[in-house]
Amino acid sequence: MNFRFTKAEHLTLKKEFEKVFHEGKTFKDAKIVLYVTGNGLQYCRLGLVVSKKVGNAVRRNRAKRLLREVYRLNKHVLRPHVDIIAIPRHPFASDLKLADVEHGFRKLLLQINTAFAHDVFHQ
RNA sequence: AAAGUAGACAAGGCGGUCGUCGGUUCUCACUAUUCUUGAGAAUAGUAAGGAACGGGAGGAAAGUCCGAGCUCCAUAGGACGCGGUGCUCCGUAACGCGGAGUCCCGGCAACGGGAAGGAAAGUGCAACAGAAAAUAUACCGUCCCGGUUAUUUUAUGGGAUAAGGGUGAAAUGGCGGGGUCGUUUCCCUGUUGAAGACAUACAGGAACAGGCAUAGACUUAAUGUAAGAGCCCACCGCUCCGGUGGCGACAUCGGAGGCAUGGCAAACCCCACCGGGAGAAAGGCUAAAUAGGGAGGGAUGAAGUGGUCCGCUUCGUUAAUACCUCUGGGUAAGCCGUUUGAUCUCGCUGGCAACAACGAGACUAGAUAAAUGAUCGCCCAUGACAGAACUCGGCUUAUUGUCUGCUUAAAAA
RNA sequence: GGCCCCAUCGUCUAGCCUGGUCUAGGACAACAGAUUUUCGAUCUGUGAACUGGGGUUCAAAUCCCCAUGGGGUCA
Repeated sequence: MNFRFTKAEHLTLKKEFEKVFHEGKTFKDAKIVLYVTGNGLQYCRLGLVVSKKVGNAVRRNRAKRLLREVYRLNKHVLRPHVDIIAIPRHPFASDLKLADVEHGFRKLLLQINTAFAHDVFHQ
């Protein structure tokens, strides 16, 4: 199983971010919000947006690292090829462990699978 | 021991697994060139990928408060304006920083703090209270005189006086001593000084009323009136002069002056020194994109230039389908800048020190939607504040722990 | 990342440049009372603030320094 997370799997351009925000569907739980849209590529991509309300630079870095790690370890669950933007919600405690985030994130990924089942059929 | 004070150091460690960003080497793929009959080999380059090796946040990376490098605009030039700094000497590329000192303030002390030039160039300000707030002032008080009255006192008129009073943040140097060892009356004797009148001090004798000092400002002489309290002495401050020590800030000693020059300059200001502007989203190159759209301009021109003027540079020269500027729209991707530098470590020399010179060695993050993470085990015992974004030197702020030096008056034990 | 600005009652603001009875003024809102059968409107009254620390000064909301919080801007 591939646990790598290469450069190509990052969302980078401003255009791509705007497209996901505009056209994407949202999936939420208490800690995270995901914007998701199909991308027409052979793989999935992840972008991160962290508000200043989350905390200082150290806390924001910590939040990004946790989300990146969670995605890396669980992206094999995803079957459709989509672009995802993950946004940690405001009270995102800095002492969260990976396992605390992972459970909710997995659930959201399964929701995405059902929502985009049509696309998978086409691929 | 406790309290205080100054400084130094560290910033969890080791191992396993999965991952991330640069670097070096190898590999794979492709392209070009050369060799070769061909297969193939060698060299060079490159998008994405793989493997190995080695590296990957801080003492504050923070705030952006100062100072510089670097880039563009003149090689950053002149005048005015504006802003900053402000004890002395030294250090530094530079600084508003640092070191060593001076003076003042705080503290028992160790030690800490100080934007610490000029108020006898000018302008301005000081609420309330107070007689008066800056050319000092006469409210109370004190003294003298006039006048009234038989006389005295009070009241009243004139003059003198800053020793005393109350107000205030501040009242025109400060604080003491003597003259005068509580006051008054009166006389005698002796000594002392003196030309004398007489005065003072001391000693002895006589009388009086008041008081127990947190008191007391007047005294002396006199017919008239006049004199002194700044009269004498000492100390501190101040001003001036001179000597000595120190590169200097300043210190110290001596003399003269009776005190002139109150405070605020983080009020304007004056003096001295410093400062051109913009900032890596600087700036350069390549690619991509669009309608050459609208408005304006012309040698007394436009722009660069963001304080103003001069100067400088670039463009442009007789007339518009060109050029320049502004505005609107469009593109918004990549590379360089970008990590070797006033660098770091060690040694030695000079210097009280900050620091500098010399020698040897080291290469120590370089991302760009943005890299250090996750998880497991063990140990110390539970790890605070906190994340590089062109680069340095400082300052300031946040904050955990360990160690070392120094100080401790009074009170208590 | 750079550059710049702001902070006064619950809200919007005046005062700051030129320091003093500032015990900080005004409007809206709040509360209480009056009026009204009641509400509203009106009238009267009350409470409520200088972002924090340090400095200069006799005296600081005001002048200076440091911090905290908030906001704007750029290619």
